[in-house]
Amino acid sequence: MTDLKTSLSEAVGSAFAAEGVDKALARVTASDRPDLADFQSNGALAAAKALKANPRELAAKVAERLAADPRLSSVEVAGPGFINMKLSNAALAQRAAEVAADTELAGASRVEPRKVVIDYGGPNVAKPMHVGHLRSAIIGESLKRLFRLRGDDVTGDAHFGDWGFQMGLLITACGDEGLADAFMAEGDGPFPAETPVTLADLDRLYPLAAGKAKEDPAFRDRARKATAELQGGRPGYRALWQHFVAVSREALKREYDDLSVDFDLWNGESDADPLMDEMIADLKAKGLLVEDDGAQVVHVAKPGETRKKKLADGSVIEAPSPPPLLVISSEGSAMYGTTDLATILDRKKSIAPDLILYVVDERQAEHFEQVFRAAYLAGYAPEKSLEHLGFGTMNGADGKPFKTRAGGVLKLRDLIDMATQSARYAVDNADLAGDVTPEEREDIAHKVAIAAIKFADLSNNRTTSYVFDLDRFMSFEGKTGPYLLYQAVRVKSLLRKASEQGVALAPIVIEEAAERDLALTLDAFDAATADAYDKRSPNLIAEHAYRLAQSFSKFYAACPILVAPDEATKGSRLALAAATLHQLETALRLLGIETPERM
RNA sequence: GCGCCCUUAGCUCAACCGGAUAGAGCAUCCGCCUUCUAAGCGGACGGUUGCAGGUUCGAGUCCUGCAGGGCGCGCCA
Repeated sequence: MTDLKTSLSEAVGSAFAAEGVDKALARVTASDRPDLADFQSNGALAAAKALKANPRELAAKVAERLAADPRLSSVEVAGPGFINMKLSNAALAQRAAEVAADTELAGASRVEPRKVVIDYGGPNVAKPMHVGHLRSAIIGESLKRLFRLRGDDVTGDAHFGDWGFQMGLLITACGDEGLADAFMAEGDGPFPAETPVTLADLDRLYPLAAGKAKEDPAFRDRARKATAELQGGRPGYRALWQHFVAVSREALKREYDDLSVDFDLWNGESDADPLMDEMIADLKAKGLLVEDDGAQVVHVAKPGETRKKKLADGSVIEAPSPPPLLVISSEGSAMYGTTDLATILDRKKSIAPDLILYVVDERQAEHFEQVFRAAYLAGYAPEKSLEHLGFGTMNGADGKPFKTRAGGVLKLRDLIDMATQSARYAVDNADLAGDVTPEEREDIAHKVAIAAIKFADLSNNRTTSYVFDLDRFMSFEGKTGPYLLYQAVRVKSLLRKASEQGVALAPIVIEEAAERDLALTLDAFDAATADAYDKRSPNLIAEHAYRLAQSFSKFYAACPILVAPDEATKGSRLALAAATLHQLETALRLLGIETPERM
């Protein structure tokens, strides 16, 4: 399956080659001036620059060769040497028919399959998710779906935070409250298979313990000791920890479920732990691990890569940049970079991925730079196979990271509830048919809420921060999730009616301006998915989905379908509508958004 | 102090490898429902792309400087 842009690029490329010009320059793009053309090539400008030729003359020669192409209804040279191309209606109709027939990809295309791991989500045991977890989940899920659609073998890994100091805190707090006496005994057990704690216990205990650790050094030291004993393998602690992990994971899965986010792997930091000793020995053997100020580090800066650094005493020195990766602290414990590095080694052994994508907050960019460089130096991953896909924060109206009115962190659960409530209100006030059951109503409200949140997030550029404004996101007008659902639902309703009336699909014929525009938009899905894939930017999919919905809406207003004058026109327009729905739902699915049957 | 990122219409955001007249949505104003979901469609208004230089036939895009904002800077993750 080839989109028009690509096949025209080939045609222009041949014409370029015939004129003795590098055909790689013959890139065709959608026209900047839809009033003049459908597609354009600016290649003559670049080529003329290289050859010191006259761009208009070159463009004219190329245009002359292209004029014979039956797909093109007009080829013109404009401005300093743009080649403007307009497609024939027949060629557009043929391409639209291709997209319509593509039940699998809706007009998108595949790549050579690679093994890809996407590391996203990053939830923690016993810590309820908050809005800070939202972007990683939404963006990561979307990329996972996009990479899968394009043909890659993708593993989504939640990278569960199950191994740090917070585990020691929980164990200690549990013990103090007498909740898990059976697990406190030393020795090999056996220990109860039933969990001694509920989710409610964990929700309550963690903030309690974290607060206590700050005020009470004795408690903190006991928690540290418990952490060390857990990691050292004390059976009772391990058994209790397993219960924490299981209880938390079930709760987190439900929450991710609500967001239509799911993971193939729930590997945690603990899974990298068994590789730690081996990895450290390996780093030592390779001479990468060196002593520095009491700690063991890996130097990752190349010679000459330095930055100025001001020391505490006020003197300024040249320090390596990026700074060394701290592998073992002066106290002898592993750091989070150590875990990340061991996880790369683990993935190499178990999956051998061609690419690992980390969907993590932009603020950790330098950390990942350090880890990646260390991994390359140690040979744990092929050069350039590790990518940190940073993203900006979700901010409040004041432009600062989102907080509740009380100033606290907003729980993800509460955010979803807020949005669902707002959607419920809108659905209740909509003019829905009377036979909608309360269950369907609730399902619609939920889908609308998730669409609103996700589309708002994914329509923003991944790397920048954005302002969270629920009222704006929930609006059914404009560039929002609910608007897109509305458009999809409108087509579904139309298709139902057509089926009732026995209207049959017919070959696609392109006549009207709105039909041309819709066909061109359907064609552009391939480029949108390819660009989104190359740049790891779901907002390009969001952009396309919106453009498609708009194109359809114009078509819907301008070209009556069920009341068209003849059966051939009805069938053609119906086929365009069906193709639109399929592509729109495909695009929305790539964003992790599901459409209801009606709303 | 050093480094990275950002600054585009009143507001929220786009802009494909440097190309034509910088695009959407919201808000404001004007039209369009006896016809397939008007949660829609059409139109109008709105810009010295933070500022000053430079490279180029051509700069929102590349380079330098400045201003304003955000983030990061070894023993937390």
